[in-house]
Amino acid sequence: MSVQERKERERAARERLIVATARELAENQGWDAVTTRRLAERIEYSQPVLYSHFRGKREIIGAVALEGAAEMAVALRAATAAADGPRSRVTALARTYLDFAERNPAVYDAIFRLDGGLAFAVEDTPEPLKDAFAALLESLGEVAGDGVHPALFTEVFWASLHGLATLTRAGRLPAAEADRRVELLVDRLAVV
Amino acid sequence: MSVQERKERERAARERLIVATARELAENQGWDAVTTRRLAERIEYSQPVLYSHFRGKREIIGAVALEGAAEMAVALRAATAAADGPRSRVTALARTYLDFAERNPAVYDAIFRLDGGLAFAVEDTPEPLKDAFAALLESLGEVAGDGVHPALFTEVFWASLHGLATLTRAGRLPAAEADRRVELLVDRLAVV
DNA sequence: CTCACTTGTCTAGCGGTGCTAGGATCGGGT
DNA sequence: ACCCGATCCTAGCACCGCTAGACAAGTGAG
Repeated sequence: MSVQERKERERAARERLIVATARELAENQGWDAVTTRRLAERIEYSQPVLYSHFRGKREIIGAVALEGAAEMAVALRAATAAADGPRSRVTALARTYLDFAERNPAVYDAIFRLDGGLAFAVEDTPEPLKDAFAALLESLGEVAGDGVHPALFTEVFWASLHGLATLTRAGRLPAAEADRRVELLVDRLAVV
Repeated sequence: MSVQERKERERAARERLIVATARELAENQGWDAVTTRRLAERIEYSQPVLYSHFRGKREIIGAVALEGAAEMAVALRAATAAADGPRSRVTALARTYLDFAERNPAVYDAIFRLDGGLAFAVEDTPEPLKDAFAALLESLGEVAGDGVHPALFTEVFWASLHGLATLTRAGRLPAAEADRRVELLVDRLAVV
């Protein structure tokens, strides 16, 4: 059965190549530039090959989203682990979140803005997404304040960060005062 | 010159028809369904007519955005004018904002999510957009707290509302606890 | 009242999109 | 050595935003 195993390995490698190429293309030229034709050309296969791995473009976005969510969770945990005390953990968390969104705009969009066909906030939400939320919850839960449900607080804080991230990048907010906005947000929302 | 005036009137009416039709179509079937072909068919003219009014689809989105921003400003001012005291004004503002986003998702997207070719947060930002921000500023400025620039506070509060609005509608946040999130946000951010 | 001309509109088409049917080709098992 | 199934590609569908160029209708001059 070694032949079949080799084929499966090669197939898995090609699938990773598709996701990585889609991500790179999206990051360099935006998701609009990620067309099935261009993607197929980059991986040096024909279009229909993409459809033997994914149902369609939306699922490719979803795959990039899952990969990105896992990375984001790692980044958030690394940042908070390096900080002392609840307050500085929250600040580090917020900065890291916004930094991730700014450095990986296409991946961020795949996770939080585009339709990747993923389920959110329900039973069968994919693990990486649940875990990214868990990473937020770990640090934010400890500054929710008395009588406030940690998950609810996390949702509000997360939504605020998301708003800052998207409005800033869309040019709706001037980039200049970004740091002062984060400071204000943490000051007011977190109970330390 | 009465003939020319009549033509200009008719032309202006047709332009309003285009914008209204685009908005209706977007609200009913989403912006993806707003194609130049479908739009042209609805207004009972051929495609090129659209391009004699707007440079392209993006400008049509922009026109819907401006119309929507003006309506939003009216709604926000009406809600805050009917409330007594800074605290209840802010609550009314937040609820009205989120309500507007939920009831007019396509218009909200045109204003804050899609690219309508509009300039934001700069000198030549169109008046309706500046005015919508001004409407936010009027009520939020009075709860910014000492030493905090009202505009900066408004930006942060607005971003939070935007995050709640978009994440909720994208299914990233469960719709169930929406009111409690608003309550928490106002409680923490506003200084009364 | 006729005629040239401007103005407005439409038909047809370009290059692109996501996606798929059906034929060719290649490699493994017998 | 051959058959057969898995794998891949060519070609094409219907749609997209946008535009060139033909055509008709209404205008003002003679």
